[in-house]
Amino acid sequence: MRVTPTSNAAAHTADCVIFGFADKELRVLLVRRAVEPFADEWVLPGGAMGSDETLEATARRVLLDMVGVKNIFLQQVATYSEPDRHPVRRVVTTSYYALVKPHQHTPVARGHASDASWHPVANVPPLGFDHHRILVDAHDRLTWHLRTRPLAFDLLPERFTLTEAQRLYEDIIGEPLDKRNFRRKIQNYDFLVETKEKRSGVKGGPLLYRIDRERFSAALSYPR
Amino acid sequence: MRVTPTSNAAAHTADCVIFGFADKELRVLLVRRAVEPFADEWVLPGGAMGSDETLEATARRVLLDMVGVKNIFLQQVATYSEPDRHPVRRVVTTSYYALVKPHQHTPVARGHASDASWHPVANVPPLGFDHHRILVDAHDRLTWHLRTRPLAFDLLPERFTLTEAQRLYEDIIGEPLDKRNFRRKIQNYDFLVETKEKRSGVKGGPLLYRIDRERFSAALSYPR
DNA sequence: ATTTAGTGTGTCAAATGTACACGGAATACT
DNA sequence: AGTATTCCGTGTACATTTGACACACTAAAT
Repeated sequence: MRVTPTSNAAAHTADCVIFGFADKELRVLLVRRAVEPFADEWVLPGGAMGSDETLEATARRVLLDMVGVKNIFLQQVATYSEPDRHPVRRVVTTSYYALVKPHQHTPVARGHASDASWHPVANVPPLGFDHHRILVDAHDRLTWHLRTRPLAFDLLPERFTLTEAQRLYEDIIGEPLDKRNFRRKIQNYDFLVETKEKRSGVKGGPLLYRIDRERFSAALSYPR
Repeated sequence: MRVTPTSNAAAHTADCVIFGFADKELRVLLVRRAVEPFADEWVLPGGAMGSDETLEATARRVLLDMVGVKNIFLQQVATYSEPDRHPVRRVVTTSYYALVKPHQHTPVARGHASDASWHPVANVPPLGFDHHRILVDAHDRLTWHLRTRPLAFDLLPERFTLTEAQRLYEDIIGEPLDKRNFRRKIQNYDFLVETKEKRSGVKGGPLLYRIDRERFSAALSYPR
Protein backbone atom coordinates (compact mmCIF):
# COMPACT_ATOMS: atom_id res chain seq x y z
CA MET A 1 0.00 0.00 0.00
CA ARG A 2 3.05 2.20 -0.45
CA VAL A 3 1.31 5.52 -0.08
CA THR A 4 3.44 8.37 -1.18
CA PRO A 5 4.54 9.83 2.15
CA THR A 6 2.67 13.08 1.94
CA SER A 7 4.23 15.74 4.07
CA ASN A 8 0.83 16.88 5.18
CA ALA A 9 -0.20 13.71 6.96
CA ALA A 10 -3.05 14.38 9.34
CA ALA A 11 -2.63 14.27 13.07
CA HIS A 12 -4.76 11.68 14.76
CA THR A 13 -6.56 12.07 18.05
CA ALA A 14 -8.87 10.01 20.22
CA ASP A 15 -11.87 11.80 21.68
CA CYS A 16 -13.72 10.31 24.61
CA VAL A 17 -17.41 10.48 25.29
CA ILE A 18 -17.40 9.59 28.95
CA PHE A 19 -20.85 8.85 30.30
CA GLY A 20 -21.69 8.85 33.96
CA PHE A 21 -24.85 8.74 35.99
CA ALA A 22 -25.16 11.20 38.85
CA ASP A 23 -27.97 13.07 40.56
CA LYS A 24 -30.43 10.87 38.76
CA GLU A 25 -29.27 12.05 35.37
CA LEU A 26 -27.13 10.70 32.59
CA ARG A 27 -24.14 12.97 32.25
CA VAL A 28 -21.18 13.40 30.01
CA LEU A 29 -17.75 14.70 30.91
CA LEU A 30 -16.75 17.90 29.14
CA VAL A 31 -13.66 20.01 29.39
CA ARG A 32 -13.18 23.68 28.75
CA ARG A 33 -10.42 24.38 26.30
CA ALA A 34 -7.66 26.65 27.48
CA VAL A 35 -6.10 27.16 24.05
CA GLU A 36 -7.06 28.27 20.59
CA PRO A 37 -8.92 27.35 18.55
CA PHE A 38 -12.19 27.22 20.47
CA ALA A 39 -10.54 28.58 23.60
CA ASP A 40 -12.99 28.74 26.54
CA GLU A 41 -15.47 26.50 24.76
CA TRP A 42 -16.63 23.13 25.98
CA VAL A 43 -15.31 20.11 24.11
CA LEU A 44 -14.96 16.40 24.62
CA PRO A 45 -11.77 15.35 26.32
CA GLY A 46 -9.27 13.96 23.87
CA GLY A 47 -5.64 13.47 23.18
CA ALA A 48 -3.19 12.98 20.37
CA MET A 49 -2.20 9.46 19.49
CA GLY A 50 1.39 8.85 20.50
CA SER A 51 3.85 7.48 18.03
CA ASP A 52 3.88 4.06 19.61
CA GLU A 53 0.39 3.87 20.93
CA THR A 54 -2.92 2.56 19.63
CA LEU A 55 -5.90 4.85 19.55
CA GLU A 56 -7.52 2.81 22.26
CA ALA A 57 -4.46 3.29 24.43
CA THR A 58 -4.72 6.99 23.79
CA ALA A 59 -8.32 6.97 24.89
CA ARG A 60 -7.45 5.03 28.03
CA ARG A 61 -4.70 7.49 28.80
CA VAL A 62 -7.14 10.38 28.50
CA LEU A 63 -9.54 8.54 30.75
CA LEU A 64 -6.89 7.92 33.33
CA ASP A 65 -5.80 11.55 33.25
CA MET A 66 -9.25 13.03 33.40
CA VAL A 67 -11.08 10.82 35.83
CA GLY A 68 -8.46 8.42 37.08
CA VAL A 69 -10.17 5.25 35.98
CA LYS A 70 -8.76 2.24 34.27
CA ASN A 71 -9.99 -1.13 33.09
CA ILE A 72 -13.42 0.05 32.18
CA PHE A 73 -15.66 -0.60 29.26
CA LEU A 74 -14.49 1.38 26.27
CA GLN A 75 -16.00 1.19 22.85
CA GLN A 76 -14.78 2.63 19.59
CA VAL A 77 -17.56 4.46 17.80
CA ALA A 78 -16.45 6.22 14.63
CA THR A 79 -13.72 8.13 12.88
CA TYR A 80 -14.19 11.68 11.64
CA SER A 81 -12.05 12.95 8.83
CA GLU A 82 -13.60 16.05 7.30
CA PRO A 83 -10.61 18.11 6.19
CA ASP A 84 -11.96 21.28 7.78
CA ARG A 85 -13.24 19.83 11.03
CA HIS A 86 -10.27 21.45 12.74
CA PRO A 87 -9.93 25.06 11.64
CA VAL A 88 -6.16 25.16 11.88
CA ARG A 89 -4.67 21.83 10.94
CA ARG A 90 -5.79 18.56 9.55
CA VAL A 91 -6.85 16.41 12.47
CA VAL A 92 -8.58 13.08 12.12
CA THR A 93 -10.25 11.85 15.26
CA THR A 94 -11.58 8.53 16.43
CA SER A 95 -14.24 8.58 19.10
CA TYR A 96 -14.77 6.17 21.96
CA TYR A 97 -17.46 6.01 24.51
CA ALA A 98 -16.85 4.94 28.08
CA LEU A 99 -19.05 4.30 31.09
CA VAL A 100 -17.94 5.33 34.56
CA LYS A 101 -19.41 5.92 37.96
CA PRO A 102 -18.92 9.62 38.50
CA HIS A 103 -19.43 9.40 42.24
CA GLN A 104 -16.12 7.75 42.71
CA HIS A 105 -14.12 10.01 40.46
CA THR A 106 -13.88 13.73 40.38
CA PRO A 107 -12.74 14.97 37.01
CA VAL A 108 -9.59 17.02 36.94
CA ALA A 109 -8.65 19.59 34.35
CA ARG A 110 -5.29 18.80 32.86
CA GLY A 111 -3.25 19.51 29.82
CA HIS A 112 -5.02 22.00 27.62
CA ALA A 113 -8.16 22.10 29.69
CA SER A 114 -9.00 24.84 32.16
CA ASP A 115 -12.01 23.08 33.57
CA ALA A 116 -13.61 19.64 33.58
CA SER A 117 -17.08 18.79 34.72
CA TRP A 118 -20.15 16.64 34.22
CA HIS A 119 -23.05 17.91 32.14
CA PRO A 120 -26.52 16.44 31.68
CA VAL A 121 -26.70 14.78 28.31
CA ALA A 122 -30.19 16.17 27.91
CA ASN A 123 -28.79 19.65 28.16
CA VAL A 124 -25.24 20.06 26.95
CA PRO A 125 -23.76 23.46 26.23
CA PRO A 126 -22.65 24.26 22.67
CA LEU A 127 -19.51 22.33 21.87
CA GLY A 128 -16.46 23.29 19.85
CA PHE A 129 -15.34 21.51 16.67
CA ASP A 130 -17.79 18.85 15.51
CA HIS A 131 -18.01 17.48 19.01
CA HIS A 132 -21.74 17.80 19.24
CA ARG A 133 -22.15 15.38 16.40
CA ILE A 134 -19.59 13.05 17.93
CA LEU A 135 -21.50 13.11 21.19
CA VAL A 136 -24.79 12.37 19.47
CA ASP A 137 -23.30 9.50 17.51
CA ALA A 138 -21.79 8.01 20.64
CA HIS A 139 -25.05 8.35 22.53
CA ASP A 140 -26.89 6.66 19.67
CA ARG A 141 -24.43 3.83 19.74
CA LEU A 142 -24.74 3.43 23.47
CA THR A 143 -28.52 3.31 23.18
CA TRP A 144 -28.20 0.71 20.50
CA HIS A 145 -25.82 -1.43 22.51
CA LEU A 146 -28.16 -1.31 25.45
CA ARG A 147 -30.79 -3.22 23.56
CA THR A 148 -28.64 -6.29 23.59
CA ARG A 149 -26.26 -5.91 26.48
CA PRO A 150 -27.10 -4.95 30.04
CA LEU A 151 -24.24 -2.54 29.83
CA ALA A 152 -25.72 0.22 31.82
CA PHE A 153 -25.05 -1.45 35.13
CA ASP A 154 -21.51 -0.21 34.76
CA LEU A 155 -22.92 3.21 35.46
CA LEU A 156 -24.64 2.40 38.72
CA PRO A 157 -23.06 2.72 42.14
CA GLU A 158 -22.07 -0.31 44.19
CA ARG A 159 -25.53 -0.59 45.72
CA PHE A 160 -28.60 0.65 43.96
CA THR A 161 -32.35 0.25 43.90
CA LEU A 162 -34.30 -1.09 40.97
CA THR A 163 -35.95 2.26 40.50
CA GLU A 164 -32.55 3.87 40.13
CA ALA A 165 -31.63 1.32 37.52
CA GLN A 166 -34.85 2.06 35.67
CA ARG A 167 -34.24 5.80 35.79
CA LEU A 168 -30.84 5.24 34.27
CA TYR A 169 -32.25 3.21 31.42
CA GLU A 170 -34.97 5.72 30.78
CA ASP A 171 -32.45 8.47 30.78
CA ILE A 172 -30.21 6.77 28.31
CA ILE A 173 -32.84 5.75 25.84
CA GLY A 174 -34.88 8.87 26.40
CA GLU A 175 -38.31 7.39 26.97
CA PRO A 176 -40.28 6.09 29.94
CA LEU A 177 -40.48 2.39 30.69
CA ASP A 178 -43.15 0.36 32.42
CA LYS A 179 -42.03 -0.40 35.95
CA ARG A 180 -43.29 -3.95 36.18
CA ASN A 181 -42.10 -4.94 32.74
CA PHE A 182 -38.70 -3.44 33.41
CA ARG A 183 -38.36 -5.32 36.65
CA ARG A 184 -39.45 -8.59 35.16
CA LYS A 185 -36.80 -8.26 32.52
CA ILE A 186 -33.83 -7.31 34.64
CA GLN A 187 -34.70 -9.68 37.47
CA ASN A 188 -33.94 -12.42 34.99
CA TYR A 189 -30.31 -11.40 34.87
CA ASP A 190 -28.45 -13.72 37.16
CA PHE A 191 -25.79 -11.15 37.96
CA LEU A 192 -28.31 -9.03 39.80
CA VAL A 193 -28.31 -9.96 43.48
CA GLU A 194 -30.56 -8.69 46.21
CA THR A 195 -28.98 -7.47 49.44
CA LYS A 196 -30.63 -7.35 52.83
CA GLU A 197 -30.24 -3.60 53.11
CA LYS A 198 -32.78 -0.93 52.38
CA ARG A 199 -32.17 2.54 51.12
CA SER A 200 -33.03 5.05 53.82
CA GLY A 201 -34.10 8.59 53.21
CA VAL A 202 -36.55 7.55 50.54
CA LYS A 203 -40.15 6.60 51.07
CA GLY A 204 -41.12 3.01 50.81
CA GLY A 205 -37.70 1.82 51.94
CA PRO A 206 -36.64 0.17 48.70
CA LEU A 207 -34.31 -2.82 48.68
CA LEU A 208 -30.75 -2.40 47.53
CA TYR A 209 -29.22 -4.60 44.87
CA ARG A 210 -25.67 -5.18 43.75
CA ILE A 211 -23.92 -6.68 40.74
CA ASP A 212 -22.14 -10.00 40.85
CA ARG A 213 -19.10 -8.89 38.88
CA GLU A 214 -18.16 -12.34 37.71
CA ARG A 215 -21.55 -13.21 36.26
CA PHE A 216 -21.82 -9.72 34.86
CA SER A 217 -18.66 -10.05 32.77
CA ALA A 218 -19.90 -13.38 31.50
CA ALA A 219 -23.17 -11.80 30.45
CA LEU A 220 -21.36 -9.10 28.52
CA SER A 221 -19.15 -11.35 26.52
CA TYR A 222 -21.35 -13.10 24.04
CA PRO A 223 -23.17 -10.54 21.91
CA ARG A 224 -21.58 -8.07 19.58
CA MET B 1 -6.45 20.27 21.15
CA ARG B 2 -3.11 21.70 20.07
CA VAL B 3 -1.36 18.40 19.71
CA THR B 4 2.35 18.78 19.52
CA PRO B 5 2.96 18.30 15.80
CA THR B 6 4.84 15.05 15.97
CA SER B 7 7.01 14.57 12.95
CA ASN B 8 6.05 10.91 12.75
CA ALA B 9 2.37 11.34 12.05
CA ALA B 10 0.82 8.15 10.74
CA ALA B 11 -0.42 7.78 7.21
CA HIS B 12 -4.12 7.10 6.99
CA THR B 13 -5.80 4.74 4.56
CA ALA B 14 -9.31 3.53 3.86
CA ASP B 15 -9.72 -0.19 3.25
CA CYS B 16 -12.84 -1.48 1.56
CA VAL B 17 -14.60 -4.73 2.24
CA ILE B 18 -16.68 -4.98 -0.91
CA PHE B 19 -19.31 -7.66 -0.73
CA GLY B 20 -21.03 -9.07 -3.78
CA PHE B 21 -23.30 -11.99 -4.45
CA ALA B 22 -22.51 -14.17 -7.45
CA ASP B 23 -22.87 -17.83 -8.36
CA LYS B 24 -25.11 -18.25 -5.35
CA GLU B 25 -22.35 -17.26 -2.97
CA LEU B 26 -21.46 -14.25 -0.95
CA ARG B 27 -18.14 -12.97 -2.19
CA VAL B 28 -15.63 -10.33 -1.31
CA LEU B 29 -13.36 -8.42 -3.63
CA LEU B 30 -9.66 -8.96 -3.03
CA VAL B 31 -6.63 -7.64 -4.83
CA ARG B 32 -3.20 -9.10 -5.18
CA ARG B 33 -0.49 -6.73 -4.08
CA ALA B 34 2.18 -5.94 -6.62
CA VAL B 35 4.53 -4.22 -4.19
CA GLU B 36 6.27 -4.92 -0.91
CA PRO B 37 5.42 -5.52 1.80
CA PHE B 38 3.15 -8.52 1.27
CA ALA B 39 3.85 -8.54 -2.47
CA ASP B 40 1.81 -11.22 -4.26
CA GLU B 41 -0.48 -11.68 -1.30
CA TRP B 42 -4.18 -11.06 -1.32
CA VAL B 43 -5.38 -7.98 0.54
CA LEU B 44 -8.44 -5.79 0.74
CA PRO B 45 -8.48 -2.96 -1.75
CA GLY B 46 -7.59 0.33 -0.13
CA GLY B 47 -6.13 3.71 -0.73
CA ALA B 48 -4.38 6.52 1.05
CA MET B 49 -6.49 9.41 2.22
CA GLY B 50 -5.77 12.47 0.11
CA SER B 51 -4.85 15.71 1.76
CA ASP B 52 -8.20 17.28 1.01
CA GLU B 53 -10.42 14.24 1.12
CA THR B 54 -12.50 12.52 3.76
CA LEU B 55 -11.95 8.86 4.44
CA GLU B 56 -15.33 8.08 2.98
CA ALA B 57 -14.36 9.89 -0.20
CA THR B 58 -11.20 7.82 -0.28
CA ALA B 59 -13.25 4.66 0.03
CA ARG B 60 -15.58 5.79 -2.74
CA ARG B 61 -12.62 6.54 -4.94
CA VAL B 62 -11.26 3.05 -4.37
CA LEU B 63 -14.65 1.63 -5.22
CA LEU B 64 -14.89 3.61 -8.38
CA ASP B 65 -11.41 2.56 -9.43
CA MET B 66 -11.83 -1.09 -8.62
CA VAL B 67 -15.33 -1.87 -9.72
CA GLY B 68 -16.56 1.33 -11.30
CA VAL B 69 -19.52 1.85 -9.02
CA LYS B 70 -20.74 4.97 -7.34
CA ASN B 71 -23.62 6.02 -5.14
CA ILE B 72 -23.86 2.75 -3.33
CA PHE B 73 -24.31 1.86 0.27
CA LEU B 74 -21.07 2.35 2.16
CA GLN B 75 -20.68 1.93 5.86
CA GLN B 76 -17.76 2.80 8.09
CA VAL B 77 -16.86 -0.09 10.35
CA ALA B 78 -13.79 0.52 12.46
CA THR B 79 -10.35 2.07 12.69
CA TYR B 80 -7.23 0.02 13.25
CA SER B 81 -4.20 1.66 14.76
CA GLU B 82 -1.81 -0.96 16.09
CA PRO B 83 1.63 0.60 15.60
CA ASP B 84 3.00 -2.53 13.98
CA ARG B 85 0.08 -3.46 11.78
CA HIS B 86 2.11 -2.27 8.80
CA PRO B 87 5.62 -3.72 8.93
CA VAL B 88 7.30 -0.73 7.34
CA ARG B 89 5.59 2.46 8.34
CA ARG B 90 2.92 3.58 10.70
CA VAL B 91 -0.36 3.30 8.86
CA VAL B 92 -3.73 3.75 10.49
CA THR B 93 -6.62 2.42 8.47
CA THR B 94 -10.36 2.88 8.60
CA SER B 95 -12.48 0.14 7.12
CA TYR B 96 -15.72 0.43 5.20
CA TYR B 97 -18.00 -2.20 3.88
CA ALA B 98 -19.90 -1.85 0.65
CA LEU B 99 -22.50 -3.90 -1.17
CA VAL B 100 -22.44 -4.23 -4.94
CA LYS B 101 -23.89 -6.44 -7.62
CA PRO B 102 -20.84 -8.13 -9.04
CA HIS B 103 -22.63 -9.19 -12.21
CA GLN B 104 -22.60 -5.69 -13.52
CA HIS B 105 -19.05 -4.86 -12.65
CA THR B 106 -15.87 -6.66 -13.43
CA PRO B 107 -13.11 -5.69 -11.04
CA VAL B 108 -10.00 -4.21 -12.56
CA ALA B 109 -6.54 -4.31 -11.05
CA ARG B 110 -5.14 -0.82 -10.76
CA GLY B 111 -2.53 1.05 -8.86
CA HIS B 112 -0.46 -1.30 -6.75
CA ALA B 113 -2.58 -4.33 -7.53
CA SER B 114 -1.61 -6.99 -10.03
CA ASP B 115 -4.92 -8.78 -9.87
CA ALA B 116 -8.44 -8.24 -8.59
CA SER B 117 -11.12 -10.85 -8.18
CA TRP B 118 -14.07 -12.08 -6.18
CA HIS B 119 -13.57 -14.72 -3.50
CA PRO B 120 -16.17 -16.67 -1.54
CA VAL B 121 -16.37 -15.24 1.95
CA ALA B 122 -16.65 -18.77 3.28
CA ASN B 123 -13.27 -19.56 1.82
CA VAL B 124 -10.92 -16.63 1.56
CA PRO B 125 -7.20 -17.11 0.99
CA PRO B 126 -4.75 -15.91 3.65
CA LEU B 127 -4.64 -12.14 3.65
CA GLY B 128 -1.76 -9.75 4.18
CA PHE B 129 -1.54 -7.24 7.02
CA ASP B 130 -4.39 -7.57 9.52
CA HIS B 131 -6.89 -7.72 6.72
CA HIS B 132 -8.38 -10.99 7.78
CA ARG B 133 -9.47 -9.44 11.02
CA ILE B 134 -10.80 -6.40 9.18
CA LEU B 135 -12.80 -8.66 6.90
CA VAL B 136 -14.26 -10.60 9.81
CA ASP B 137 -15.21 -7.42 11.64
CA ALA B 138 -16.89 -6.03 8.55
CA HIS B 139 -18.77 -9.25 7.97
CA ASP B 140 -19.91 -9.27 11.58
CA ARG B 141 -21.14 -5.74 11.22
CA LEU B 142 -22.98 -6.52 8.03
CA THR B 143 -24.67 -9.49 9.68
CA TRP B 144 -25.65 -7.30 12.54
CA HIS B 145 -27.06 -4.58 10.32
CA LEU B 146 -29.11 -7.15 8.47
CA ARG B 147 -31.13 -7.86 11.54
CA THR B 148 -32.67 -4.45 11.41
CA ARG B 149 -32.32 -3.28 7.85
CA PRO B 150 -33.26 -5.16 4.71
CA LEU B 151 -29.92 -4.13 3.33
CA ALA B 152 -29.11 -7.25 1.45
CA PHE B 153 -31.42 -6.43 -1.41
CA ASP B 154 -28.68 -4.17 -2.66
CA LEU B 155 -26.82 -7.33 -3.54
CA LEU B 156 -29.51 -8.92 -5.66
CA PRO B 157 -29.85 -8.48 -9.41
CA GLU B 158 -32.63 -6.39 -10.93
CA ARG B 159 -35.03 -9.33 -10.97
CA PHE B 160 -34.77 -12.17 -8.53
CA THR B 161 -36.75 -14.99 -6.99
CA LEU B 162 -37.59 -15.25 -3.33
CA THR B 163 -35.46 -18.35 -3.08
CA GLU B 164 -32.48 -16.40 -4.38
CA ALA B 165 -33.10 -13.75 -1.77
CA GLN B 166 -33.25 -16.40 0.91
CA ARG B 167 -30.00 -17.99 -0.27
CA LEU B 168 -28.32 -14.63 -0.03
CA TYR B 169 -29.51 -14.11 3.52
CA GLU B 170 -28.46 -17.58 4.54
CA ASP B 171 -25.09 -17.03 2.99
CA ILE B 172 -24.52 -13.77 4.79
CA ILE B 173 -25.58 -14.86 8.21
CA GLY B 174 -24.21 -18.35 7.76
CA GLU B 175 -27.15 -20.44 8.86
CA PRO B 176 -30.21 -21.93 7.19
CA LEU B 177 -33.57 -20.21 7.40
CA ASP B 178 -37.08 -21.60 7.26
CA LYS B 179 -38.57 -20.96 3.85
CA ARG B 180 -42.06 -20.05 4.96
CA ASN B 181 -40.98 -17.90 7.84
CA PHE B 182 -38.50 -16.08 5.63
CA ARG B 183 -41.15 -15.39 3.04
CA ARG B 184 -43.64 -14.21 5.60
CA LYS B 185 -41.12 -11.71 6.88
CA ILE B 186 -39.92 -10.24 3.65
CA GLN B 187 -43.32 -10.19 1.98
CA ASN B 188 -44.20 -7.57 4.53
CA TYR B 189 -41.70 -5.15 3.04
CA ASP B 190 -43.62 -2.82 0.81
CA PHE B 191 -40.66 -2.23 -1.48
CA LEU B 192 -40.82 -5.81 -2.70
CA VAL B 193 -42.99 -6.00 -5.78
CA GLU B 194 -44.04 -9.05 -7.70
CA THR B 195 -43.61 -9.05 -11.47
CA LYS B 196 -45.58 -11.12 -13.94
CA GLU B 197 -42.50 -12.91 -15.18
CA LYS B 198 -41.22 -16.29 -14.20
CA ARG B 199 -37.68 -17.47 -14.14
CA SER B 200 -37.09 -20.07 -16.79
CA GLY B 201 -34.47 -22.78 -16.66
CA VAL B 202 -35.37 -23.68 -13.12
CA LYS B 203 -37.97 -26.18 -12.07
CA GLY B 204 -41.15 -24.94 -10.54
CA GLY B 205 -41.05 -21.74 -12.62
CA PRO B 206 -40.62 -19.32 -9.70
CA LEU B 207 -41.97 -15.80 -9.87
CA LEU B 208 -39.56 -12.92 -10.25
CA TYR B 209 -39.62 -9.95 -7.93
CA ARG B 210 -38.05 -6.54 -8.09
CA ILE B 211 -37.29 -3.71 -5.70
CA ASP B 212 -39.18 -0.46 -5.70
CA ARG B 213 -36.15 1.77 -5.27
CA GLU B 214 -38.04 4.66 -3.79
CA ARG B 215 -39.72 2.68 -1.06
CA PHE B 216 -36.51 0.81 -0.49
CA SER B 217 -34.52 3.94 0.34
CA ALA B 218 -37.28 5.02 2.67
CA ALA B 219 -37.12 1.68 4.45
CA LEU B 220 -33.38 2.03 4.95
CA SER B 221 -33.43 5.43 6.48
CA TYR B 222 -35.06 5.07 9.82
CA PRO B 223 -33.11 2.59 11.95
CA ARG B 224 -29.56 2.97 13.07
C1' DA C 1 -45.28 -40.12 -20.30
C1' DT C 2 -42.98 -40.45 -16.29
C1' DT C 3 -39.68 -38.98 -13.06
C1' DT C 4 -37.35 -35.41 -10.63
C1' DA C 5 -36.23 -31.06 -8.45
C1' DG C 6 -37.70 -26.96 -6.77
C1' DT C 7 -41.70 -23.67 -5.86
C1' DG C 8 -45.43 -21.93 -3.06
C1' DT C 9 -48.62 -22.02 0.71
C1' DG C 10 -51.24 -22.19 6.37
C1' DT C 11 -51.68 -23.47 11.14
C1' DC C 12 -50.64 -24.16 15.75
C1' DA C 13 -47.79 -23.61 19.99
C1' DA C 14 -44.45 -21.07 22.52
C1' DA C 15 -42.21 -17.03 23.71
C1' DT C 16 -42.19 -12.33 24.05
C1' DG C 17 -43.90 -7.73 24.64
C1' DT C 18 -47.43 -4.51 26.39
C1' DA C 19 -50.89 -2.50 29.11
C1' DC C 20 -52.65 -1.79 33.51
C1' DA C 21 -54.06 -0.88 39.53
C1' DC C 22 -53.54 -1.17 44.32
C1' DG C 23 -51.94 -2.35 49.13
C1' DG C 24 -47.85 -1.49 52.01
C1' DA C 25 -43.75 1.00 53.86
C1' DA C 26 -41.09 4.92 55.15
C1' DT C 27 -40.98 9.72 55.34
C1' DA C 28 -42.97 14.52 55.84
C1' DC C 29 -46.14 17.39 57.90
C1' DT C 30 -48.92 19.59 61.57
C1' DA D 1 -48.65 11.23 67.92
C1' DG D 2 -51.37 11.01 64.31
C1' DT D 3 -52.26 11.81 59.58
C1' DA D 4 -51.07 12.68 54.85
C1' DT D 5 -47.94 11.91 51.25
C1' DT D 6 -44.85 9.67 48.29
C1' DC D 7 -42.68 6.00 46.53
C1' DC D 8 -42.05 0.82 46.53
C1' DG D 9 -43.35 -3.72 45.08
C1' DT D 10 -46.23 -7.11 42.90
C1' DG D 11 -49.54 -10.35 38.90
C1' DT D 12 -52.62 -11.10 35.12
C1' DA D 13 -54.77 -10.88 30.65
C1' DC D 14 -54.11 -9.78 25.86
C1' DA D 15 -51.71 -8.96 21.50
C1' DT D 16 -47.77 -9.71 18.76
C1' DT D 17 -43.98 -12.16 17.14
C1' DT D 18 -41.34 -16.21 16.39
C1' DG D 19 -40.47 -20.95 15.28
C1' DA D 20 -41.64 -25.50 13.81
C1' DC D 21 -43.57 -28.26 10.40
C1' DA D 22 -45.81 -31.15 5.35
C1' DC D 23 -47.73 -31.46 0.98
C1' DA D 24 -49.69 -30.28 -3.59
C1' DC D 25 -48.22 -27.89 -7.87
C1' DT D 26 -45.15 -26.52 -11.73
C1' DA D 27 -41.38 -26.87 -15.05
C1' DA D 28 -37.61 -29.33 -16.57
C1' DA D 29 -35.12 -33.69 -17.50
C1' DT D 30 -35.23 -38.29 -18.97
